[in-house]
Amino acid sequence: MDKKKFTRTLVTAALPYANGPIHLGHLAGAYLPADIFVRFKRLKGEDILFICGSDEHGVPITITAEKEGVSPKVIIDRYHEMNRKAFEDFGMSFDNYSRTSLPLHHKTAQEFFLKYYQNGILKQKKELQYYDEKAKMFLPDRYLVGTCPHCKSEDARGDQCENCGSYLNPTDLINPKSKITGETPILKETTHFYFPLGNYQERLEKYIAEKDKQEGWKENVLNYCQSWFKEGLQDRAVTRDLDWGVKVPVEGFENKVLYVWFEAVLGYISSTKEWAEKQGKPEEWRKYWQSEETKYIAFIGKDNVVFHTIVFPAMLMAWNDLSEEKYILPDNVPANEFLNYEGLKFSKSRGWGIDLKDFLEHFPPDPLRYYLASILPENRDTDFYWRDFQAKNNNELADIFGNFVNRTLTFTNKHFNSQVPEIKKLSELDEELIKQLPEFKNRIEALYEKIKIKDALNETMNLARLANKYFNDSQPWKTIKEDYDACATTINLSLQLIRTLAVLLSPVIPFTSEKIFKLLNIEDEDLKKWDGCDETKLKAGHKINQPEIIFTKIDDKVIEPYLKSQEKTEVQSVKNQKTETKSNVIDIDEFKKVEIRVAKVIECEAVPKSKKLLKLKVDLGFEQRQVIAGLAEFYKPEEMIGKKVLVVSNLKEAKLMNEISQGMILAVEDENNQLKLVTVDENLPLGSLLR
RNA sequence: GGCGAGGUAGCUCAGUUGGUUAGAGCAGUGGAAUCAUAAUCCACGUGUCGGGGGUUCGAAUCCCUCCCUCGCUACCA
Repeated sequence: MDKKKFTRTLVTAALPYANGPIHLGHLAGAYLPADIFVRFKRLKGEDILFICGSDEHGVPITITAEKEGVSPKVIIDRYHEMNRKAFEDFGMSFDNYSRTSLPLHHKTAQEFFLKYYQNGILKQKKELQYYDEKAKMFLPDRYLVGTCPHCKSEDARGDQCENCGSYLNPTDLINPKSKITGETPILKETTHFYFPLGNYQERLEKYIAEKDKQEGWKENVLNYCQSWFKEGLQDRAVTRDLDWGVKVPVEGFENKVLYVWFEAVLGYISSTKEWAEKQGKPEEWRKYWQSEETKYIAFIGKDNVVFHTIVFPAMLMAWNDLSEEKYILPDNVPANEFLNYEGLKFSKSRGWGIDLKDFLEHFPPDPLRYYLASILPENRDTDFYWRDFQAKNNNELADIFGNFVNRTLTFTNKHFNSQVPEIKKLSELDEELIKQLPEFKNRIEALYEKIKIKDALNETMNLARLANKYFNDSQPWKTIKEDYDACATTINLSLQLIRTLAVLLSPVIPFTSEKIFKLLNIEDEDLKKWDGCDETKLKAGHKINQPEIIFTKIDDKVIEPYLKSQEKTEVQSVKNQKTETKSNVIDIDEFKKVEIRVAKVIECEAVPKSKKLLKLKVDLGFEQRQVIAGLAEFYKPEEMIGKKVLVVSNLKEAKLMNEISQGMILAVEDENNQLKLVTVDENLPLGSLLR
């Protein structure tokens, strides 16, 4: 295996977007597993660099700024600092936490862009885009408001209607207005650069297959990639008409910036450069990005897979084709699924979930780290439950691990004058325990190496359980009266076990491990390292400190406010609605909402390029409407003309294949899945309402 | 509608190159013990492995089909 050639590791964690606070879902997706992995590697004394930073460009930030009437800088400064601090309090051990608004990052991103531009990699395409003549700027989708063609809601955005949830193109909007000036924008031609992702598809597929073979990629990640490849990679625009961002360094394009997806991933590189500068060795970053001896692991959540397995590698390939300085590509992208909150998705707009910052105001970081690590969505979506958090903290951290530490230290304090007693003889039980330590260490190590963090933690806790069993079975409270030497051995080994557990658990609960080292009066850094943590290194006679409780239990009263606040949230009511609609029974009022009328088809043609759709004009007596119906497989257009049909006349308007549909024609499906029109008595007048 | 993932114990989740009586933690029941944060240790599971069908000596695992959840996507209206 060529695995052995790696002499150092580069780890990046997805750059959090500086438009809001970090919440627990983010932690479980990318940051905590990355941090645990990195801490483990550092404990082993390996050369590893851990890079992150804030992603500070893009339209959502400018929108937030507009809303608050401040500059985007105010927004990014706020959230960059808030998240940096929250990460620090949570124990994230980044070597560098940078931000993409730094000049260094702008320079790096422009360098990449220019390399592509000057070598003819990028395509230019002209397109029409809304332009605000008063503000003298092109309007991003989100800066457009207008009437939704589907639900007639008047404040739909250019990209999506929040009222009905449908995705829109800016040109779909009826009566579009600029969000900035309120003026009606005009369509104006603009030119954008595109990155030809499709040109790299074959190499990307090969690259992923190869890395998977070497590193064993996660199945979910491979599946996401497969589905992108299957659809075929498309050109992606790399520029936007915006003010806020990295300027396009080309004459005539001064008013455009690089699209965030293009420059944000490069933030990993610029953050590494910043780190190198801080070290006083400005070229040191190359050791991590441009050396075949470096293994690169990118921790992300599943929403980021395409950028890290396809877009970013393609960009680096393109660069490497043109330069002597060649970048390494991600060797592994261990993306997690999502963490939900009490059974539902985290949702900022609905106020569902809890921010890291708020959490840490009420609880210390280690119980959260422990709990999240034990429920990481490594294979599928998982849930954060307050009850479960409380249970794991109380039953596992406090009762199993905390109590073992406490009972041992207290015993040592009481019977051995706070000194590590001497081992004079070993019982079978003692020997068995000593034998098991390296076995546990090796199993846990192997799991961490495979980034199976949940399993590693579980195995570590098994050792804590074993520790309690050993203590129980040895009965030192009895032997202290009957067999002093046996008791001394039990306590000696129990103290050794505490050190072993403190080391093994330190990637997950670093603050507590440090506290335990203090209780054990361990200052020698060698005794805090991974290697040798399975050996009995505490010397007889070593003085330890007074015992302290290392984990406090969480009382019901502390949890209750969180449980109660859920009941009131909007999301909960959405869930209730959902379950209600599941039942098929509706009451008469609901039915009365539906207006069904008799109509006559007066025109009908097939919708071009469509298999199923017919475009009809129907006469409702009082008005004529266009309806799009999925009947093309069952009726020819000419058959339809003149037929009297039933039409739902108060249905939300919808757009299908760019055609407006203002109603629904009723049809039934027969036993062969064929649709048949519902026919009506010829004598009924047009517009008659079904009762 | 299409594609992908998931549906395993009361709860949270492991487990598929097909192989004895399907696992862990938590919760629950009973017991032991009393050094310790009323902590610990031991014992205890009739689970239709989402439903149905098939392949096989043998299926949680492979195939078909249906139902439900989630994600992406689309020409439901």
